[in-house]
Amino acid sequence: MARHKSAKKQDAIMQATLHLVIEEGFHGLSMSKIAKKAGIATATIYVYFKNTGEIINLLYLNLKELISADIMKGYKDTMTTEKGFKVIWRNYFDSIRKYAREFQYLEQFANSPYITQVSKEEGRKQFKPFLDFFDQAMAHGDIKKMSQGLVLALFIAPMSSLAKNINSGQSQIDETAIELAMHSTWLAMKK
Amino acid sequence: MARHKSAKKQDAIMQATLHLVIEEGFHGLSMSKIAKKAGIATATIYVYFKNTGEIINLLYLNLKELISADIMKGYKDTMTTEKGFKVIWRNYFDSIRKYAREFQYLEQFANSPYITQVSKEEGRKQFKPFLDFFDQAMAHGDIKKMSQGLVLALFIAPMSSLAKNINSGQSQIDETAIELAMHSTWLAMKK
Amino acid sequence: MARHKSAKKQDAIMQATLHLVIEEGFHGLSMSKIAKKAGIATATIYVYFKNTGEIINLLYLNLKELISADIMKGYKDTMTTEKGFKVIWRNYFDSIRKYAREFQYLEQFANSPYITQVSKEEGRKQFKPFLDFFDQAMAHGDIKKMSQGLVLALFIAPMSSLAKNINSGQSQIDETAIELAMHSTWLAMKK
Amino acid sequence: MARHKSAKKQDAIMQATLHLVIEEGFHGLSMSKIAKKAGIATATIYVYFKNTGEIINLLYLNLKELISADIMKGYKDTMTTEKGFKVIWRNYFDSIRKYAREFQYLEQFANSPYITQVSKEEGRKQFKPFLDFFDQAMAHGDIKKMSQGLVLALFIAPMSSLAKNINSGQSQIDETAIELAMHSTWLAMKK
DNA sequence: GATGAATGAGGATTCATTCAT
DNA sequence: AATGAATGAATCCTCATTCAT
Repeated sequence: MARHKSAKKQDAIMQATLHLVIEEGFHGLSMSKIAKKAGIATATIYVYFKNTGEIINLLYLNLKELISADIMKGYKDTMTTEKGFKVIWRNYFDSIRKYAREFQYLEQFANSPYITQVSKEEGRKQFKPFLDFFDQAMAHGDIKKMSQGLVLALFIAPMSSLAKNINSGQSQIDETAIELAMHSTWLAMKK
Repeated sequence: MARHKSAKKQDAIMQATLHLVIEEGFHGLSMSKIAKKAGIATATIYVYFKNTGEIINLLYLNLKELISADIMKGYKDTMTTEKGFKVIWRNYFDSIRKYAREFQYLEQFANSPYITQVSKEEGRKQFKPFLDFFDQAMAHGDIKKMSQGLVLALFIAPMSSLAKNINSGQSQIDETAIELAMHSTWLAMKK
Repeated sequence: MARHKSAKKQDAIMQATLHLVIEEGFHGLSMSKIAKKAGIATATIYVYFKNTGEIINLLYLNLKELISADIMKGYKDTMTTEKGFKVIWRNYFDSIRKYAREFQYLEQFANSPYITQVSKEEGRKQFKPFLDFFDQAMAHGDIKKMSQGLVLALFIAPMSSLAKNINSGQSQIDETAIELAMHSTWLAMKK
Repeated sequence: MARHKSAKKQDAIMQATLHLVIEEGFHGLSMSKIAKKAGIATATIYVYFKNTGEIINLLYLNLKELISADIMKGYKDTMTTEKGFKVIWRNYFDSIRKYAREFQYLEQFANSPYITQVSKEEGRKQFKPFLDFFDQAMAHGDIKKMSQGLVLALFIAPMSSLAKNINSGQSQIDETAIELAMHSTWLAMKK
């Protein structure tokens, strides 16, 4: 029998890709840079991936999964809607702070030519538990009836903006501001 | 006397760049494509610009200026804060809808490795009238005291998210949702 | 005891090579394609052959042997020269028609850089019975004295050209033309 | 104004290609080898040609033209058919002897994956005067009625085989053999 | 000023071959 | 024996930039 494909090596390739995209954007990405950073030969990458797009899309899905799990952590559907709302808001906010670099990657990916239809759909699927929470809250009459687009606009957009602002060092970490943002969002969305 | 550099040609180069980035993203951009689209020779670009980065950054500043002017259109400082707030919100919202492609460029640019420190600061400067409005409103006690980061998070982020959502065709144009979003923002920010 | 090299597998490799060369020419040939077609691992090929050239040359010799045998089939040296001449002409002609793909390979091989001096000589050796026929016929005074080069030019070239023309579908199968070609050749060569 | 494309350089590229194909076959051909042999940078080739195929096909057509002109040289349609036949036979034979290397290229080209439909047809077109001669001779009743495939088989194949044999040094130049071959062909084809 | 030609550097990908199991 | 993994070298081609006119 021959040597086995090492999960370690596949991981090294994706980690190298993640770091490079964060450091230099998708524009500067190249197979030879990935290989050098991963400590392997360029041709070895092709043992694990069919082409550049495959690395980038798989990395996207892995990160999306990692983060999706994080967002619903500790949430129970026995909680009141307001309690659940705040748990999820905090999780999401903390996740962006904790996975700052991974979120940077996700954002760059969305604006890259590499994104495939499959990845888009797969990525959306992993967001289902999050969207389900709002659907149920609307069904229960705890939250105003609104489209998914408006959920994104009212819930995610301001939170994400604030978290990224803090990440970039442009704002100080200010617990009052965070509470204000979270509370404003709840007021904006609750019935 | 020698021929002069023509502003017309410089403009053609930037317009070509804008269209290309919108159509194919920064990834597919190349000097030869810009030249072909602008109807000139590749080498001629170097008469007007030092390198790729210079085109991209100047285009960024031009667009930023165009849009900044739009945002404060019709606003008078004799208006009440609430009236001014709503005029600016609408202007901004309509601007993203109207200059959808230009905003796309701006977004791609912000995530590209081309952006220079100078551009960042220059771009921020053009936003001064917009930020001044909030500073004054806070000074007058009409709006809660908050950092610039929070202004971005509460005012721009949800509005921008909604506008882009409509632009991308994912949501229907829904005047109720727009009013809801604008009103929620006012509630969140007013004292 | 260790497993033995299997003649079956060696054959599968050569068959795969033959088919690939016929389908895509020497240009598209690669070890990985051969392996895939033969249903084995690339590295396994190196158990049976030293390198690409060895496969190609051995295949050449195998085909040459196959065809050489065919050409003299049914010929007896008790026949008259004219009878022998016509038997061999027909055999050869039918062989090109029957082994169209194999002849294609032989031709491509002759124009490739893979051909070795050893293969050339070995290949010529297998043609000996064919050339012996003409040597004897000249010795008996039934055929004009001529060099081997002229035998090739007058006997093989027109017949081969006609057969390949029919194979390629450019000409219809036309028994009269075949008879004409064979008869003309006999007239040209007989004393 | 900028530098002009030099016909010289385009020619150098095609000459380099011709030599390389003759020396190492199509298999060994590569852009970098062509560039080195032509004394220019690899990228410069792309100023003159779109891709490898374009070089190879243009070279084919150039050689085909060169040779086609040669074949009908000195032929007048006032000649008797037999006289014309022999003039053309000799021209063709001498041409293969004189342009030995170019014919080698033509042959390799026909068995390469580069050949395009356009080239095939264009190449055939240049052979028209040659084929016209036989059509007329048949119409006049001087030559047996036969298909183009049989013209190739009876006229070109033996002559070409003989010429190449001499070129390869396998046979001595033997005027008697040449006359014999030419005469046999005439006997085979005349009515 | 304008531009076509020229090019070194670098891109993705494939390949023949060797290595470790 | 059999084979999957690993890789250096090579392939085609594109690009930003400079040069010569």
